[in-house]
Amino acid sequence: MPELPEVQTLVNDLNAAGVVGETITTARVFWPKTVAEISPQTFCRRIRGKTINAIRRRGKFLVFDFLDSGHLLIHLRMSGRLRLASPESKRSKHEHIILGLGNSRQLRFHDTRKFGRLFLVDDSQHILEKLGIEPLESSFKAGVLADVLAARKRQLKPLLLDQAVIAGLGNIYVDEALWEAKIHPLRVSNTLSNAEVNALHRAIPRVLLRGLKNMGTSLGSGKANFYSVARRKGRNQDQLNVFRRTGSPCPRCQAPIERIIVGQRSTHICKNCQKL
DNA sequence: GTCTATGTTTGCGG
DNA sequence: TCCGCAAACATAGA
Repeated sequence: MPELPEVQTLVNDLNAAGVVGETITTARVFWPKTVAEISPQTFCRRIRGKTINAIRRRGKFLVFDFLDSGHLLIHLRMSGRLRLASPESKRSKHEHIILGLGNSRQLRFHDTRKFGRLFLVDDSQHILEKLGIEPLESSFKAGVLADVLAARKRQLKPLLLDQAVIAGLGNIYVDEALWEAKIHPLRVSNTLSNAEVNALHRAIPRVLLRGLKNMGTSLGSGKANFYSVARRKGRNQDQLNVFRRTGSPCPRCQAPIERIIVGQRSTHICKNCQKL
């Protein structure tokens, strides 16, 4: 389920596929709740005729900017996927929204668990302004991270998962970054030393860029798995050091990886490398 | 068949 | 402010 590297992979693939410049000629909604804030009828009426001027990412949102005005924001939540398909191919039962791009291809939103949402808005600020720092931008400085950690007194892992603080991290990459930085997920945010903050500041972009380079993490064989637009899997699952590797030896010290629960989320650590 | 876990987010109560 | 819990759903795996 998509985090920053998976969403960025989709954005890159949509751009490479020449979706920018296309005009949305048709829109059909098969599961009404997938459309956020407005009715499916309004969504279809308003999106028809829009030309896509740019496709980008903010946090875990895909952002489509339209030429004249407005934006389409897509949040994939747990199991959302996007794919490009020909109009002839049969709709699968989990494809909830189909946007026609001319008459040669379609952009389809597929979502087994139906938590994903599409927002069609004139002004995207009311959604995007809630998001915190972008961890791959140059504004993500060690001092900025130090400030946000010091400003709160929270368990480190739930804080890193909080999209209002840092945008784009999810369960996989937080576990990986904490292992990389040798910091325990239950540490309280305002008690990290400068050296620890610096280690975390280096680890976060490192694990995200590795995920991006590998075109995302696709775990297992389930229907909710991550696929990019041409139904291609990522290969970052082969590079994970701790996530879902309970019982395997820590790549650094060989102690067995343990699974604990932190903030109701499954969490993977090396007890030896990440001391409380 | 039954039970549990799941990569996300939001809203509620304490 | 912060934390825990439940809910929005469907599926896989034990």
